[in-house]
Amino acid sequence: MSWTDDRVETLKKMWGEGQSASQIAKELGGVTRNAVIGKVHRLGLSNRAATGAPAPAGKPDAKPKPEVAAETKPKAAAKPKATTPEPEPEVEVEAAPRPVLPMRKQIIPAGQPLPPQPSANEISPEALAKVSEIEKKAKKIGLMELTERTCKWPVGDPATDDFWFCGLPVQQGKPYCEAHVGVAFQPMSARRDRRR
DNA sequence: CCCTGATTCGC
DNA sequence: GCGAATCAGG
Repeated sequence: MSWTDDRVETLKKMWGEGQSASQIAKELGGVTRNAVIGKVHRLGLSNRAATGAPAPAGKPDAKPKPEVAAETKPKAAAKPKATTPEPEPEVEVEAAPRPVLPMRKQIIPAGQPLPPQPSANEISPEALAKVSEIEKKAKKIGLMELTERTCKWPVGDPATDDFWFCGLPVQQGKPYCEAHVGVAFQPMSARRDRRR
């Protein structure tokens, strides 16, 4: 596959919409996310919400090429300092490059108008709602189907045959899917007035 | 372990 | 220019 004009167009569009490289790659087909990322860089439209590697950490090998970060200097300010020919030190204070909207994933499934908001304590109603919702689409797997990466959240009464495990993809590391992690790991505090 | 993007470098 | 391999972070 080659980067035809309209493929590049799709790439630009999706990248602009905040789609991840892998999503774009899947959409385009015939390319990997690496290819997409590589292309994105070559096209110059890289920075977005940099995740993971904002700082070029020292690689175990590679020439320390003096990278010139010719960034746009939005012009700090006109210093009234006139009688001081002092060489101004490098002003590398981040120049907040966020003139654009933080839009990220504009395509919302249309169900939850707002993202869950970490309220004070309690088992956030949002979390519970989320759970009851995902339980609908839970895979309802049996004990035998549990693996290291299936949500092990039990549902129902083990004494009845109406018992199953969520089975959805776990949240990295945890034993539960995202929704269940939400109710499983409480911020603690709900009722800490033990002294009463 | 899953994901993300960033970078390098042989092709 | 391309993108796999690798790196680095969540």
